[in-house]
Amino acid sequence: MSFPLIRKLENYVQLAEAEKRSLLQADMLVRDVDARLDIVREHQEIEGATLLLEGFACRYKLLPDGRRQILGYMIPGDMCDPRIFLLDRMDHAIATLSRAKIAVWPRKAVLGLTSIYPRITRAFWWCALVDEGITREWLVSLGQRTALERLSHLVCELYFRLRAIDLVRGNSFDFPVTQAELGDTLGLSAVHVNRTLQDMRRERLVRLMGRRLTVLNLDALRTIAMFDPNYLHLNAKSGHSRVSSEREKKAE
Amino acid sequence: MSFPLIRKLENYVQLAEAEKRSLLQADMLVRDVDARLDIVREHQEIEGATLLLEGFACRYKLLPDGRRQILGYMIPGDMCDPRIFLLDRMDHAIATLSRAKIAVWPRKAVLGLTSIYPRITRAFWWCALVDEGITREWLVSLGQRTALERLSHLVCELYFRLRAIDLVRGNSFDFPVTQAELGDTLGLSAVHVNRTLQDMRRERLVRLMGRRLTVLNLDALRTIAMFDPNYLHLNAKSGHSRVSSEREKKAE
DNA sequence: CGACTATTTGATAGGACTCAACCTCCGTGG
DNA sequence: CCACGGAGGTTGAGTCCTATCAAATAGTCG
Repeated sequence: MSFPLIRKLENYVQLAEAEKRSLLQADMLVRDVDARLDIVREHQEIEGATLLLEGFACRYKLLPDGRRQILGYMIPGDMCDPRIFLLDRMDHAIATLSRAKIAVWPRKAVLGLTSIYPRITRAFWWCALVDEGITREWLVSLGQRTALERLSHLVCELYFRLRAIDLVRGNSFDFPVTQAELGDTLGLSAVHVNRTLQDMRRERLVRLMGRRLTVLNLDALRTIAMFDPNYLHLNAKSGHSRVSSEREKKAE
Repeated sequence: MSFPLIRKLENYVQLAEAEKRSLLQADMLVRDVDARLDIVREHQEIEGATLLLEGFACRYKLLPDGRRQILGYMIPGDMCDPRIFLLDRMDHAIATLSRAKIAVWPRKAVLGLTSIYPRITRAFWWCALVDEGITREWLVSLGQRTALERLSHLVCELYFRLRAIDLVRGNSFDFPVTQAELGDTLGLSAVHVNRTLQDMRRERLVRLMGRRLTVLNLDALRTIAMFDPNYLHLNAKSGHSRVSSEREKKAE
């Protein structure tokens, strides 16, 4: 159930069996949600942590005139807000991008768990730090990178993040995001996303069909995007340096 | 000395006299730094908190080819990293924009203080949350707003942040940032910043001369930028709702 | 098979960039 | 005290990347 969370946390700290068990047995309310629905609304009060178990979601903000900026993607194992400890209200919203399974985790249960296991608290803070790092890197993308570079960077980021929770099969992963949503993510129009994507296919960088994305040439993508996975802080504590190796088995 | 820090923290929590005193007497190493120098470097190990006492600084990231994105401005009272508690290495750099006075605060001293005064810890976390909110709002700017909107938004943000630490005199404040730096901040070329600034002067929105910026029409700026100060989380705890009132005395 | 929703394509427009020159302000030093 | 040099600001011209608008095509789902 909360396996992706554990897989993710283990990128940051080494968890003891007891800790994993209590995460697995945590008192959560699991719920299925359709695609394109708000999970957490702006200004909403926070009564607990929301955990994404399956599917994709995104943080976003709307401008009064309807323009939307997506602030980050959430993948299984991500918490909507690891800072329930002190935040009172959301200053942005969260919506599903695909059909998803979420768990609502009452504040009390979280606080209980984290007071028993400081290592879990530590791991949660790490998650928050990584999220921040991602946001900063997106700022670099929107501020400095061209359309091609932005798309390439995003693909690299998702590839690494999804691989860290074992959601990459061969070189491909589910990618239930429309081109319009990519536009709102990268600060581009949907039309231009489409054309850039076509360039990338033509250059044999990626294949994208039926909500599934295949990375055909990771090295080229990394070069184009000037992608440095350091900001994801993967393999921080656990030692298995998945991130550093370039060459990958290419079966699909 | 650390007055701006206290003024800032008091936006978030009510501090007791003893807490203020120990902040004032904190064991810090104060140092003057010239403009345009790195305070904290990327990948650098963190041995303590660095506090900005006077002047402006910025967080930034460089791309291998030299492009630079500024990730946020730091003003007096801001901490370079309120998360010394767990972060080991920086994933971005910090440099001064003007001549500045900084205080280096040894990790041990910070940890000592925060273990005695949980309210101070809480305030530090708030600062981190606000920083994140600012970064997210910048993402919205770079992704969705036009040049004019971005500049207007930035001016509004600085106006509110500086006012919260009493650094706005009348409607004007020190603004030691070059147009090239504004470009790196807003994802625009220096030339285009220049032209947009001229438009803003022509429209009597701001005046900018000799490193000093005067806000001539805050309401118009807010409208143009679609600025909603909510993300700054000012007046969160302390009650004095400085943020909500639109109309301001206009003396200079 | 409709009725959407998403993707693709074409044509045109515009915001922002680049390059290059010129101007202005200052601090330094002769 | 004025000349020089450099940094920052301003202008002009031309270009390019990306947006817009519109319409056609392809997918998806009941």
